[in-house]
Amino acid sequence: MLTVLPTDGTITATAECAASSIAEIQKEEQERKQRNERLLKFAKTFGSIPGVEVGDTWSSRAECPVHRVPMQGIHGSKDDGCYSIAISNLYKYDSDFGETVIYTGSGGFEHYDPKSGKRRRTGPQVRDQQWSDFGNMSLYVSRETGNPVRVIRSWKTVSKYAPAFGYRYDGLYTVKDAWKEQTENGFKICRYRLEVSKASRLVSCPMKARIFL
Amino acid sequence: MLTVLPTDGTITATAECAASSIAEIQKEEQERKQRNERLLKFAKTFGSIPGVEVGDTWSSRAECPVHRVPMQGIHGSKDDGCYSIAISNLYKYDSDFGETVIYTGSGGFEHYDPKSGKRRRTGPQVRDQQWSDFGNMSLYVSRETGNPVRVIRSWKTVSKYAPAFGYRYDGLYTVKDAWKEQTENGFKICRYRLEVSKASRLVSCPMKARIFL
DNA sequence: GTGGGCAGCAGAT
DNA sequence: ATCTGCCGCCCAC
Repeated sequence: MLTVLPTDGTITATAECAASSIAEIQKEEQERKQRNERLLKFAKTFGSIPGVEVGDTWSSRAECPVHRVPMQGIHGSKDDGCYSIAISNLYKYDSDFGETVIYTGSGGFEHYDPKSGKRRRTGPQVRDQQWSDFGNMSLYVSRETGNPVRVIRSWKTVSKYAPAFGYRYDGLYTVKDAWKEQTENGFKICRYRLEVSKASRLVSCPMKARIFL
Repeated sequence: MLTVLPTDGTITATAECAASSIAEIQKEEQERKQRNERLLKFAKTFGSIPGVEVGDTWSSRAECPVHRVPMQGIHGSKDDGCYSIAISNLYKYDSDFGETVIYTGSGGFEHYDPKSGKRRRTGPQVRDQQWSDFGNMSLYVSRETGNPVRVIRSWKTVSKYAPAFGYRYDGLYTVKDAWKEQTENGFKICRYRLEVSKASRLVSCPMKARIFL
């Protein structure tokens, strides 16, 4: 009674799904869309996210409202700067001192194996990293503006400040320095020194986010 | 006063972050981990997810609790069968009749361009699809077991049953048929016919999920 | 609108 | 522990 089963792929609405409820559904869908656009706008702002505290942890990147890009380490735009970064264990040039982090830019590594044509988890560096890469540029801009950068740490981080599980919001950091450096293989990488911001340290007990458990 | 700023990378907990609160944090982290494991177990069950209704829509795949894989179309295991699928617009062999769906297996398409070494959104078929692919196998097994498969439709679906926005849970379907077919390019693909299950149609108003808005 | 690059994720071995 | 494939997502042009 809910539907007339279509034989030709056509769906015929019945009494229960009359015009009024269709309008309702359209309205709901519209509201969801607007709500989403508001949330997305939040993701593209600097500083803390309302309702999220330093130390909050989620089981996957997808659930984490602090760093709203699915696979990238850097979320930012080359014009406005960097909103957030994820510290994980892809780039061996990272150094994690807790309140100070040396972070590596993106690009220049060969993720695709030309022989097999497959994507690799990690690969050799084959090009210089460039400031023109929008991720690298966004952190460079943040050094100029001084805007805070949200930092999450992955459980995969090779450092004693890594969470035991999931992805943890570790508060706001500031990009203090940005430079290029030549690695032992002769290619250049972008590097950044970030330091936890005073503002972030004054909120609740930031150490709970950084103590090795 | 919250921490002693480390010069050697060592964090020293101070009075505010004493042993008792560290134990608390460990406990919290443990609880989060257990909660997550429960949720993951939920994702690997057949049938509807508690609290999710047919027609519910989310703005991104990541937020959708019904299909808990980030990029794959099929979530399943080759032993237990398929938990859920996503209908989108990657495979041109899909046919969407609303209550009946012809779905294509995965694999066999060349997503990597050997010339540029880059990943492509879509590519030519270069191999037969195989039942041994765990995604394809899982749907094959579901045809045997008759277990329900959760279906979400993407806004990218090329069909009048696509949602106007986001990813929509369209209820439970059953795999009625599974076969291999040769495409015009000479390679074989796995195909499946899924039909909406009676059980799903009796819950709320399933039509609201399938009416073209 | 189109395309490139990517600090994920689950299942399998 | 490691590997592979993948019906995404964002930002830039």
